[in-house]
Amino acid sequence: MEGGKIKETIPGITYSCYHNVNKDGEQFVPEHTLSFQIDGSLILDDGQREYPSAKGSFRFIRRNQLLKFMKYPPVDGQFKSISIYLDQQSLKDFSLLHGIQAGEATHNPAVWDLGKSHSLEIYIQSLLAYGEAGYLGDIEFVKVKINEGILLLLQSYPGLKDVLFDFSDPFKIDLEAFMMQNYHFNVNLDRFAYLTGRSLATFKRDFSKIFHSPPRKWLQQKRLEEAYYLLTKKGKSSSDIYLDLGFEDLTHFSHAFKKYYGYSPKNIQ
DNA sequence: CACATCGCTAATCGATGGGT
DNA sequence: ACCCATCGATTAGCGATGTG
Repeated sequence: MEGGKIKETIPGITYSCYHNVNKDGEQFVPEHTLSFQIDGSLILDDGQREYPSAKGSFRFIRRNQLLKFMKYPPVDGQFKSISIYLDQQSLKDFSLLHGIQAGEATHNPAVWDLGKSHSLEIYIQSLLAYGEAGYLGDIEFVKVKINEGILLLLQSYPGLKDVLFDFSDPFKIDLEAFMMQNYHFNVNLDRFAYLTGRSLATFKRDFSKIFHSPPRKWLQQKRLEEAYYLLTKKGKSSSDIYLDLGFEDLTHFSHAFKKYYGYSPKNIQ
């Protein structure tokens, strides 16, 4: 990777399974991901809109973006999903081997709802079977299955080639718009810099120019102001919102809030 | 029980100066 | 115009403790 800032993830296939609790959080999506919902549902949120998924559906999730997710197990059951990470190296190898290249870059959605696909269903069945037999711990084996996944995806959804084989790093995008959309994500400045197509130094310089405030300070103010709004106008409680606003720790949230407003979140009139 | 507060440390930040 | 290294300052995050 040219930028070199973000660690490459190793090729992988992940099987998720949760008991009765609803689980939510947020994450940076480093690699294109093919995901199949075995049971329960998963709602993704890119900050602009929500992408719900239902049992038995396939989705393709674009790399290099920030997503919040909410996992809902079915009634009396478990949340189950399987995700295949289509890492850049595998895609590059595939591209060379088959001589396929991306067409012109277009603006693509964050999440593609792929619906049903017979061939992919067979693929998933084989993955689950191999998984149970313990084959998915073998990296060479996983690589083969990732290639198989790419092949099947392209057969069913040829349009995906423009996304899959676009190996470019993020280009210099509108910093103001990006920050307004993503300020509530709890990621470090390196990540913000990379996603807006800048080095950390340039990111900070551009940031100060636009917002007249250092990034960290602006982010915290923005989140606290949003918190204030949610607490006063929406009647939410601290514990409802602190995670959504990018705070990882409730005690720290309280502390920061009091420092900024002079009184703790609970004592709002 | 839910939330607030305190005290601490490691991680991260912001600013600066120098280099290509 | 952009990037890197450095350093002092600030912040995040955690457990312990307080409070109603």
